[in-house]
Amino acid sequence: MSAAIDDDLWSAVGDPTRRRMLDLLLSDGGGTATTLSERLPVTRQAVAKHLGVLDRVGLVHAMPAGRERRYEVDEAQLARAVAQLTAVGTTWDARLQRIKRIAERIQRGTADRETGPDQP
Amino acid sequence: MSAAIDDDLWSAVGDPTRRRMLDLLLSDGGGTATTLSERLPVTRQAVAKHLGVLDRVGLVHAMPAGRERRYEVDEAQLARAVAQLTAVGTTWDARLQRIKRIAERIQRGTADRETGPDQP
DNA sequence: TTGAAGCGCAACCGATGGTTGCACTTCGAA
DNA sequence: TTCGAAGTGCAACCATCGGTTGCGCTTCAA
Repeated sequence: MSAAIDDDLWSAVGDPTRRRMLDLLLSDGGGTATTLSERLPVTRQAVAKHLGVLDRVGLVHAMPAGRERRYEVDEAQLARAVAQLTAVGTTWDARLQRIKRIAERIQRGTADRETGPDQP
Repeated sequence: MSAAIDDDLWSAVGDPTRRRMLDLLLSDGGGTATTLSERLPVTRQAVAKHLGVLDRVGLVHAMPAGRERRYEVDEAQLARAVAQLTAVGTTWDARLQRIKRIAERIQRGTADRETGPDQP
């Protein structure tokens, strides 16, 4: 029961281009599909699709202004995504350390059955 | 310069099915395509493809034994992936906190130009 | 008023996650 | 020894997705 993950949020952040877009939006304090595409190796349409994905999961919000359509990062939602990343990381970390401990104990000679690695 | 990410490793871990597979392999201490597919909502062939991806990036290793083909997690490589997850998380966390500080400073009245959020 | 800047929609292409179907090894029990 | 079942791999097929090009629409400014 460790991976109760919001797959939509994760996969939105899973794409490398979308991660770079979030980086740019954070450091520039917002941007449009056109300005982002100028700083990325993809076309404006590709950026627009990604912005649609990020908007759909709530990681960014669109603010229409005249003929422009400016996007800004939703800080709360991004914080949620960050929390999920670190949660999965710490879960795996804990399991890896537990495995390490068991391996050490076995190698030290105390090799009584430690074959049930599901009940800490 | 914050996101120097090994995209292969990340995207291997980005797929939700592959994350669940890693979870199962960790808690069970290894498994085959067949045993994994019994505990996942996908077919054995889909699992086999995912295992191929995970093997290609070094997150798991195959150990043929008779007619079985057992897979085990490479702990060192998974630790690398975990490190990348938390690295991206902490980067975004730092930026979000910086934005928060700036917003607070502006709202407190010290509204001299804080519009260049790229040089800490 | 006219041209360009910005955007959205649609069609198309390659990679990928998923499926079904089939042939091949390998083990164990008649 | 043989034969069936378990386990695997390969191939074809489909839907989705990231990406592209092309076109038409609005909006601003010279």
